[in-house]
Amino acid sequence: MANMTSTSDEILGCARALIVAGGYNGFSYADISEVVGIRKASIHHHFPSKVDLVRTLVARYREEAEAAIAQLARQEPADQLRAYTEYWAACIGDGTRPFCVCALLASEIPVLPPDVVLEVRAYFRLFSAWLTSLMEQGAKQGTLTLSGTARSEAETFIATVHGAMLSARAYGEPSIYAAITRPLIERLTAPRQ
Amino acid sequence: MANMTSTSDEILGCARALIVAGGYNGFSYADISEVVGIRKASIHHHFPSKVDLVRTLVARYREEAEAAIAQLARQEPADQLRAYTEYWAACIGDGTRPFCVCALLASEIPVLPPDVVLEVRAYFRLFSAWLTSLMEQGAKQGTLTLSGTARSEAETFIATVHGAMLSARAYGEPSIYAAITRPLIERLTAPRQ
DNA sequence: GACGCACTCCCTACCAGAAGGTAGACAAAG
DNA sequence: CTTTGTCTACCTTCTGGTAGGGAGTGCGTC
Repeated sequence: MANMTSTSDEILGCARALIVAGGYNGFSYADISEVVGIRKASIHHHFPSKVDLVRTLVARYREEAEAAIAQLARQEPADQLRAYTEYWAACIGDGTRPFCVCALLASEIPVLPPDVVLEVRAYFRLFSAWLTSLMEQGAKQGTLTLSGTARSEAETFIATVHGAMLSARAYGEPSIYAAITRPLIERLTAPRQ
Repeated sequence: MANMTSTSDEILGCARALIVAGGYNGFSYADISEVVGIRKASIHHHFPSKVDLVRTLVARYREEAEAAIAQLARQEPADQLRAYTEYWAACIGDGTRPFCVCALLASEIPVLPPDVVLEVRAYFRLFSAWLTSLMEQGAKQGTLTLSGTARSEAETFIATVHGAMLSARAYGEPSIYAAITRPLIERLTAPRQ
């Protein structure tokens, strides 16, 4: 019955929420210390430097994404795309983690520690590869209608989803996210005229 | 033959570049001071607080955008869309200001001073209104082919462009921006089947 | 079972530097 | 003789990070 999450998990979870709110330079060890109820120095015990913390966080984030992708593998490509956009619709709708950690960090790449940049890049490559293969599958099956190459359609998909998150935040209106992603899916699943 | 730009303009220009690189919390008065060749305290003379500086910067940025939009008003809707995406293609391609200031700031909204948030929101509303009216015009003329409402198509357009900027930065490949925005324009300008 | 020993985790106390910002002096310009 | 723009000097708070101590835990050895 003890607390199931270890302290280091709590730190990571807290840092994740703080990054989602304001990026790499938008939080400090002191912020985490307040939320987790632990002293600053104790955080350094788990993650010697801020770079260690964020690198670990992004690496784990990517692993979770990989696991989620694997979980979806048995569904139809169109359903996988829907599952992905609906996952974020839920996150944005209820206010828990209303932004992708890696999308936010990517926007700050020029001032990010190189180690963190590497992890963020790996996340983008992962999604690019996954979506490209989905597009290829869907096109072969005839369940997805592509306008260009699978790769190009995949990149457009990622970009639109990230842009939709940004617009939802910019307007302060979560509904704008679905208003952008729904037509995106419809366009891909519409039968060819 | 004196330096045409006033010091305060230089400060604004420098701050803009720094925000584009790393967001609101990614730069300091000391950074500006180094680039402009002036002491920190002198910057405070022009902009008493960081909020003043960034609020002014974003307000001016929006005014410039408004002027640019007005300049384009006589062209065809499709050409205006092209002009907009190509402007950013050039900025991203040559490395000068490879990101929209307001797109970057929007991602940090939860930790931004409220005054700045107001300005950023105004920028997004400006573009939303402009693009919506372009979509309406184009649809009426038959020069643009919309899949949904003009508003929905406009929001998709903004989101995709911002997402394309993000992906270009994430991959470290400027070309990805054009790879995403070119099909976006083609889809809108294609004749209805 | 008692001892010593390493290990984990958290603590207090501290540090140097950077953050945003202020006070007041000085010089040039109108 | 005020206004404008810059300076030096300084302040407070926050920043990421370090040193070292102490409590608890597990483990092999006598």
